[in-house]
Amino acid sequence: MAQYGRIFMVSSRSVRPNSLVLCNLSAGFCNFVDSPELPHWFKYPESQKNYVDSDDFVLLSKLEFLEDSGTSWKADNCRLDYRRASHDKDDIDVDKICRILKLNFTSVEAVVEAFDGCNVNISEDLVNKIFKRYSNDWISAFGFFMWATMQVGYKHSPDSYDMMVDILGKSKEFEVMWRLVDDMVRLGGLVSLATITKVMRRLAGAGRWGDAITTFKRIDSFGIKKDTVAMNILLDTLCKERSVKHARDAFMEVKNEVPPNASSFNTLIHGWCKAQKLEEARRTMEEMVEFGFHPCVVTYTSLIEAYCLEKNFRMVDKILVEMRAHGCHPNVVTYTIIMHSLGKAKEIQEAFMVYEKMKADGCTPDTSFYNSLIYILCKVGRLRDANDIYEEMHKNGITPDITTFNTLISAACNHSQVENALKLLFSMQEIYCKPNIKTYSPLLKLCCKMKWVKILLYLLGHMFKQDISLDLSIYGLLVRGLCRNGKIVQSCLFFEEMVLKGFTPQQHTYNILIKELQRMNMDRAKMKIQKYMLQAESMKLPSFHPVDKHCSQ
DNA sequence: TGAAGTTTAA
Repeated sequence: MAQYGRIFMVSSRSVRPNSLVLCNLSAGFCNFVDSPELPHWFKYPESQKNYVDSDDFVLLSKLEFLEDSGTSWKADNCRLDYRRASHDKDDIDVDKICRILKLNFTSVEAVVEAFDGCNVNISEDLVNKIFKRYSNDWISAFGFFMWATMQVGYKHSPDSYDMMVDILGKSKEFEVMWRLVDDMVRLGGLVSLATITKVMRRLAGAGRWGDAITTFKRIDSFGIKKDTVAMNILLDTLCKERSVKHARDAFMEVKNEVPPNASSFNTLIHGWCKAQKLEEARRTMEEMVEFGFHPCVVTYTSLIEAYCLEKNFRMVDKILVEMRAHGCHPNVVTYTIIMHSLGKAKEIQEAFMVYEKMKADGCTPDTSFYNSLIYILCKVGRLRDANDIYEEMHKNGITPDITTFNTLISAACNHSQVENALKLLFSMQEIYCKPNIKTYSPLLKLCCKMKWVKILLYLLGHMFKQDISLDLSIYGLLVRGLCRNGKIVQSCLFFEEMVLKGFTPQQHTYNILIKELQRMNMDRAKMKIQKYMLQAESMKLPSFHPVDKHCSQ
């Protein structure tokens, strides 16, 4: 069973001590209320009633944050226990490694040293798990990588190498990244187009478009062929990383050496369309024709998207006519774009007409189309209709995906329909659809609003088990929410954790916490929080990049 | 993510 398959245990199963159980909501288990903090449908199993009024499952018993406890406040023995260690055999080594890495090393060498004599069974799976968990912490990831490299009998797989390259690129540690790539070249057989793709993507993502282009130009030196596929990746990367102009320049420079194909042009046209430069898009289309390629659905759909962005639906219709004249038919992607932007422009009736027209055209909706439809219905408050569409998907054999669930869960939470939201979370589990941070964040928000602290911490525990890390806004929400709900200690602990993770708490969040600590006369705790805030602000120096746009899950 | 579409706030 997948790891997240254990998230919610139903009451018929055996339950570990301290586990909460979310009941089968529709089955009417709602006959007792455990605590005023809990909604009526959320209950503990009979066998767990002892735990009902204790917060043991929330925090370790020693709460050293409390005033006058006389002990030092060490992160390690006063941590949030929602991240209870896993009991799976497979995860024991992961836990062991994480325990070492928790010490927040400041150099790669220190990490390598800390692992000296560490007895774990290294496997590719283990390495990749650690990389996933530490993808925002290059020192930990690279230190562990180096240590594993030195272990006799173990060799990293090409995939692990690529992941490491990507982590270094994401952290903008380009010198270290290049040294690793050079090693890979020297060792032989490790650099692939996938490696170079990651390198170019991370360079372009950091605004080093020229370096990305140079990498492509000397791609032979890595043992990779300089062909159309590689060129298209470069063009796409430059366009997606906000520089269609660099993409055009690079194209001009290499098009005589590397023969372009229709995709090369479509990539550039899409780049211009996203940048709202329609004249340039048209010009590229002409060039495409000169090269002997016909514009296709992809080409026209890009144009349509650009006009949709301008809400110029008359031009959208004109393009539809134009494309049909060229024997080119709109497909589900084209219809999704049109319907979605009509919906966003609050033209719901028109949006529905697109749906009808699409069906009349014999074009079948897919998951993304349904997701879009569900989204625009939720946006105007038509949750019932959205749910009907969800049912329709099932009937038509179209499987919902994470976006479907996230959209519906978020809408349910916005309308305080928590039961529905949690039912959807159960359904995800049933079809092995792994939730992400966006799945949980509306639920966490609602828990804060409704003062359901226990469910809140329970959900956090499950997020942690699935390696879903919290972001700045969730940390802020938790610090404020727990503070307002009388859980000042937990609030402080989350504040500490967010600073240690490299986030700078919002001033607003900080003020709320300090005010509450003052009100409670918790002077020592207040001083600690002030110290953490200073630490966070001092880390905001230019060279420090806690999280960039690629860091989200 | 990777030639086009879907989640994102008061």
